[in-house]
Formats: sequence, C-alpha cells, structure tokens
Amino acid sequence: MTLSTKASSLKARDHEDSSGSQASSDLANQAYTSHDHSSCVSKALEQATELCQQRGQRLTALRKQVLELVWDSHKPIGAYDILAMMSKDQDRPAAPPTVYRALDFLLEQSLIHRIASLNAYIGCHCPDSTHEGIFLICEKCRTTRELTGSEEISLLKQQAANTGFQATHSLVEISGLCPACQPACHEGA
Amino acid sequence: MTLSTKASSLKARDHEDSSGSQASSDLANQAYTSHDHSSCVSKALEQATELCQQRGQRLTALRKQVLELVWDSHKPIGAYDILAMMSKDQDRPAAPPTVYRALDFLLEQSLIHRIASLNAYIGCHCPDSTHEGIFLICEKCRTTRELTGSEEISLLKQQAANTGFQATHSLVEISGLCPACQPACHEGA
DNA sequence: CCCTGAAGTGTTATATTATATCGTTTTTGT
DNA sequence: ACAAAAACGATATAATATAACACTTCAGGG
Repeated sequence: MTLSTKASSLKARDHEDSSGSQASSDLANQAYTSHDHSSCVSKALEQATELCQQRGQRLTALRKQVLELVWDSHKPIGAYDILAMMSKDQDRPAAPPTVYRALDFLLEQSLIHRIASLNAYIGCHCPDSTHEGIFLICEKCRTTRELTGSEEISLLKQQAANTGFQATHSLVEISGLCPACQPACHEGA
Repeated sequence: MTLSTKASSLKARDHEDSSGSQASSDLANQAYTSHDHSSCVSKALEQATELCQQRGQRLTALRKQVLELVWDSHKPIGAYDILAMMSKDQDRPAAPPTVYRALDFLLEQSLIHRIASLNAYIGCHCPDSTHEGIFLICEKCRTTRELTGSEEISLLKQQAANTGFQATHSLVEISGLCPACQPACHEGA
C-alpha cells in the first residue's frame, strides 16, 4: 500500500537526468546524479569477486551475472525482471529458482539488499561489513539510496533492548521524494 | 530471507504462556504477557467505531469483522488466514478482494498496520494519531510489539532530510527474540 | 417516498512473488 | 579418478495481491 501502488513491473525506466538544476545537496548524493554507472558496476563486481575469494565462497558465473543485472539497474529490481533479462540477453530460458538461488546467495554475502516495500533487490555499496541499511526510496522514480554508518540503528536496537527484546536484524525503509523528484523550489527551503 | 524462512501459513499458533518465569522487564510489555485479550479486542473495536464516526468513515460489518479477526490473532496475521477464518466461522465464501479491500480501508484509517517482513497485518494500539510504528518482531513466536512515541523516527527523517530527501513515510521493523523466547539466562545479563 | 449517484460488496479471473522437489551437472577434496 | 557436496536445470505449485465488472446497499435530495 502506501508505496508501490501499482508499478507492476519495476523494469529499468532510468531517466539519468538531474543535469544540475535541483542541485544535489551533498557530495554523497551519487545515487541521484548522473555518473559513469558502468564503472560503478565493474567496481562492485571486482569487489564482490575479491570478497568471495576471501570468504571461500563461490561467485559463479550465474551469480555474477545476477549481481551485474542488479547493479546495472541502479534502482531496486524485481526477481522476475532479472529473470526476463537473463532469458532475453543470453538466450537462456532461466526459471525462477535459478534467480532466487542466486539472490539468496548474494543476500547471504551482503552483496545485495532486499527492499521489502518493493519486493525488489539492490546492490550494496559497502559489502565488506555486515551492516544494517537505511534506505531512502523515492516514491516517484524509485531511485533508492542506502545510508550507512547509522547510529540511529543502534539507538533503535537500544530502545528495543530496553523493553527486553533481543534484536538481531533491523529493516529501515523511508519513502518520500528524492532531490530530483521534489517540486522545484527556487530558493533553499 | 532472514526472517520468515518458510512459515507458509501464519495461522494462530498462540501459546499464551510466560507465566512469570522470564519476567517481562517493563510494565508496557503487555504484548508478551497473558492478559484478557478479548477485552483488548472489544476496546479496540469500540475505539475504531468511534473514530470512524468522527471521521465520517463507514466501519461496515465486514470491515469490523476483519478488524476483529486481526485483533483476535494477537500476532500479525496473513490476508489468506483472515479469509479462511471468514469462510469457516461464518459460512461465508469470501474471496481475496473482499479481505484486501477491508484491509486497505483499515490501513488507511490507521486501525491496523502491515508488517512488510511477514506480509501480515496487526492491530494498531493508538489509531487516533497517524504515526509511524517501530515493530519488534519475534523470530520464534512471531509476537510483534509496536513501539510508539519514537524520537528515533524523527532522527531518521532528519538524517534523510540532511541528504536532500523529503521523507513522507517510514517503515521500521526489528527482528529478534522477544523476552519470552530468549534462552533463559538466570541472572540479569 | 422514491430516485439517483456513490460507495461497498460479490465473483471470476489473473498477476506477481516465491518455494518445493527431484534429477543432472559441476566442483571440491582425497 | 572417485565420491561427496554444491550448484544448476526444470517442472510444478504455493502464497500474496490486484483487475475488472456486475450487483447491492446506503446517503441525500426532490
């Protein structure tokens, strides 16, 4: 409800815009600005390869392909969209379990995250540490940014602990409008 | 993944235990202790009736029935479980849209919440104000408690705002073990 | 009271997301 | 090379949710 009121297929309707008009308010806003995303992807793939090697995990061709498709999208992408791309690009008649198994592996290795409010998956920017993400999801363009280094999560868990609850995992997703999709307001708000 | 690793049907496997052995650590821990839940439910229904009247919204018999079933469960309950109960208890051959429409109404009125990690629904304790919940979900017994009066949410939104993101809605779900399901540790941790 | 339009509900069909199961292939360790 | 484990292919099906359209009920105005 709330979010995803329709949006059946997430596909890849990138716009790759924001040529400066709205001015992204900080340096880390890479998610909202155009950049050389293909280099993003290859960097992520390299890092993933390295990490898996370190961990004695097998980043097989298939898993790598799925990871690449997830990264390519730049927005959370659905499992069945991945499936479609695999079947299209590589003439491979992939079935759901193929994709879900790969996704499960990537999730376990923290190479991707699952966005619960979208039933979709997105590449993780800092896979080297198991962390809890805070996701900012644009209701309009679906661009999703992950905030890291979050003391808020600790606070939340602390508050949970105060009630006797032993927290193991947290899920924080914030919906709203990304800088690029906000109605233009000419001066600083 | 993470949570809900199987658990196909949420059903109502209450245990209604915790007769004092683990000692719930604070007064507000009603969710984890046995109490007169039927009075909870009737109170919630009364309040809902009143609120809807105030708002000029129609809490029809069907919507009330769904609300009651959600409250009865005491744990997040799936739409199809509600469906099954409606078809059983009242010899009514309800179809999915019937339940989903009622759930949508109740969500809009903030009479219930949706727990995204479980694809399930739970009654809201303080429906009079539109608020953002923080949910503590027990991975073992599924009991879910809602924390309210949360400055953490404000902090999160503040942090989002700092990056130029205009937050409208937040989703916070923390998984772990509720007091009753934690391995017994005899002295205070 | 009766009409009318809007809201609510019933019903059928179908979309979307995810998993179970089992057989085959590939990889790893010995 | 061989056996065990892991990964993958393939078919079927489960679980969650929505579309579309017909019918009923309700609120409000004449």
